[in-house]
Amino acid sequence: MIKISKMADYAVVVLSVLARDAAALKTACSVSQTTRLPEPTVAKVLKILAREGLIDSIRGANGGYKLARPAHLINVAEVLTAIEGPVSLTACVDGSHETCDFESHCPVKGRWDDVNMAIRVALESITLADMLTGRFCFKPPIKSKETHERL
Amino acid sequence: MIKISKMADYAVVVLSVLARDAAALKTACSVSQTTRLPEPTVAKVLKILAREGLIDSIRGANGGYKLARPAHLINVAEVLTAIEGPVSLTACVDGSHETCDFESHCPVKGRWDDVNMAIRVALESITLADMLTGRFCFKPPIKSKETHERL
DNA sequence: TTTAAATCGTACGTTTTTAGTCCGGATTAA
DNA sequence: TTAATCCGGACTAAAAACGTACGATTTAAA
Repeated sequence: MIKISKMADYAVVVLSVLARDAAALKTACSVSQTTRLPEPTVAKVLKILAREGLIDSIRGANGGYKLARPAHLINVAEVLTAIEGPVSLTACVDGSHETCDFESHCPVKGRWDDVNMAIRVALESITLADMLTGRFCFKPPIKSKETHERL
Repeated sequence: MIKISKMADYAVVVLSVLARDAAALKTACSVSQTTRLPEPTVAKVLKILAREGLIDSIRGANGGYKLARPAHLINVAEVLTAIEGPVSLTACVDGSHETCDFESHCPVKGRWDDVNMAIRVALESITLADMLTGRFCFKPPIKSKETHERL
């Protein structure tokens, strides 16, 4: 359940490559070679990340990309948001302007907001630097303790 | 980012209807009428939930469905898992048997496990009863405090 | 000034996933 | 026996994701 798109996956990989030397400019071509991902795809991801402000782009010959901020100041939620748009599990989420045809009879109207919040907080707590070092150790929130099944 | 499928959305709605009277048997038809969702779709969702053990089904005339457990013992993670399969944000996640073509050059290999765990814990902490009452109030885990952007 | 190396924006075609429907079979109460 | 239900799977259509391509723009260097 709850898969992210390949593009978002690629984005994290690409950012990780840039994070290895935060000062260096890297071209789409070189990132493609490092990651073995197809160059047009890498280029597309880099363009989006630049537009969204996660990386800086320098145009022209000897141009390239670099992180806009240190890796520990970029969190996973931002990366996913940049690629896939803002968090919203369902159309009914508060702030979304999509209308739900069944809203007037929906018994859980508005409740997804809490679920979204939970996921958002979880994703915000993990930085790009965490992804690189593997130092991240999740501290579970206080939970109801009543349910654990398989999964 | 991170959308759930409409089916999963419907599942929560359908379960919520069943939760209003945990003892009563309700047919696919009646749930359809209550929710105003198309009957074939509701039937499909109910079948899946029954197969996955979240609800009990009684066949034959006067049959129907009811919750297998009280609403406060069913969490959102279970519902999503029932409909969409186990949590795995990417193909590279530990335990997944999907192979990643780029694994040998992937700088974040295995790191998604932590992200998955974070989301899973968040979803497990929210029960069906929480969705109904709106009493759920998320307690954010200890976070790095360094990053909050828009979103 | 010219050339080449890059990014930028967008659009296109294919593939994959999701959504929704339908139908024949099995089960059970009346 | 009949009618009301669930069961399982197959099928079609619609939507989203994926990957690629192309022309335009920018800039360093020859």
